[in-house]
Amino acid sequence: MPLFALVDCNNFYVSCERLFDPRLEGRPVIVLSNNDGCAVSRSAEAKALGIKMGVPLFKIKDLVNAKQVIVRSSNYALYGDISARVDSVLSQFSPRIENYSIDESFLDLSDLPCASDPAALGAAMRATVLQWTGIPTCVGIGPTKTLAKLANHIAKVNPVMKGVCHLKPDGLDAMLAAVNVKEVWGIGGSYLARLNAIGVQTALDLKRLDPVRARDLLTVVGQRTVQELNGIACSDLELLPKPKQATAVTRSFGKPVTDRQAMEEAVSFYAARAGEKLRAAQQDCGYLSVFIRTNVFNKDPKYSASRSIRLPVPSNDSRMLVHYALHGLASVWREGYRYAKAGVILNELVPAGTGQGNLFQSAPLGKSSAMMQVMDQLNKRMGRGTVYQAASGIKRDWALRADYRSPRYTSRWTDLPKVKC
DNA sequence: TCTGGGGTCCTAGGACCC
DNA sequence: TCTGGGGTCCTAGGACCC
Repeated sequence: MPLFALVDCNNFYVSCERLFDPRLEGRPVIVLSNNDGCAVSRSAEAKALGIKMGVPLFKIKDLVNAKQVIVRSSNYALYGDISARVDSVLSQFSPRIENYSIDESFLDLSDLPCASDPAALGAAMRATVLQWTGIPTCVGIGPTKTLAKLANHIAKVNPVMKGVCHLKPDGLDAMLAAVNVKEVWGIGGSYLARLNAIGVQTALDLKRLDPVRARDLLTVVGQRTVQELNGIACSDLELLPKPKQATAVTRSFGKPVTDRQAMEEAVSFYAARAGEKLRAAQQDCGYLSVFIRTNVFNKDPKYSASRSIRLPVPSNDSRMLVHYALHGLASVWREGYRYAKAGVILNELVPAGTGQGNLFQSAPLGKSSAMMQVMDQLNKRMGRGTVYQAASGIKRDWALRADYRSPRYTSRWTDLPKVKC
């Protein structure tokens, strides 16, 4: 009988900030998205104040001031490092582990001798992760990944479960009847509306939906969800991370960009950064897209456009990527708009050096890989951005905001915590 | 004034083939 | 008057996730 566990870190970014600043314990704390835009992680105290997931900071400014909510910019270098520590603790419990996201991992508990009492095993995992990393978690256990996710949700919202929920066949339906269908993994806003329209309100209603009807309504994705709720596994663990199919660097600007030169700098910067990511993953890309758009929320005149370009040969050379990104930009640029965001997306990724060549254009940049290697090494040793192409600009008026950032405690020598004694 | 970023998967529809 | 059928490949766009 298959058995999966989902271990999910509680308000992960806030928990990471608390590790290094115990003054945040017991206080309302939020961590902001890039550009200090929205609240993306909230402590229990912040949730109790009614701060919703994803709410823009400017809309809760008064509440933040009145209740002395502590605000942090996001610090992904720190969170990534802590996430790896949590994963390494969990992998001691089961060798079959999928690191699903920065704060969640699936574990395969099937055939584990110590899984005769799954709830006790879950409690042991929680306690060990907390003791060894300082990060609080919840554990959901069930016969499919979808049910393990749902069990995790139940563990999170019901304090009596003490952070662990094992969904067993008997009593399952009663548990599902108490959960809104929107909490089911794979049911987002659009699917929710379609389900509600035919009277499906709870997770149990969805479990009992005819799979063919589910397919008509929600494509094969919804059909699989229904089957997983019925204990039929449609999704196995992905033990080895698959090579990425796409990589993107997109950013909102710290303030609107109206000037073409500034936009060219930003797009160059993103393309060069995307090249770094490709080289780190030892991949080339064959297809590049660039997009620019105005603010989608305010009353500024709207404009949004993108252009995709096939590279003559797959490449990860930043100069090549910058060249084509600027080419794409030239074809979508319109004067007179207040641009809020731009990005470069790379598709058709292949292992570096294995892509289909081009009879007429094999190595247009000569010793490009040696040059990129030197740049990458300098930036690794001296810090990101030590050397870059001049096309990416020097002043960078458009750079994003991070007014409340904590130090990169575990990933920058200059940011190591100092101890006075 | 101020609203994130980076992914995956699926489908419809057009282009093209014989 | 009356103009096929079946297949693949590609891409854009929509849905979802954290």
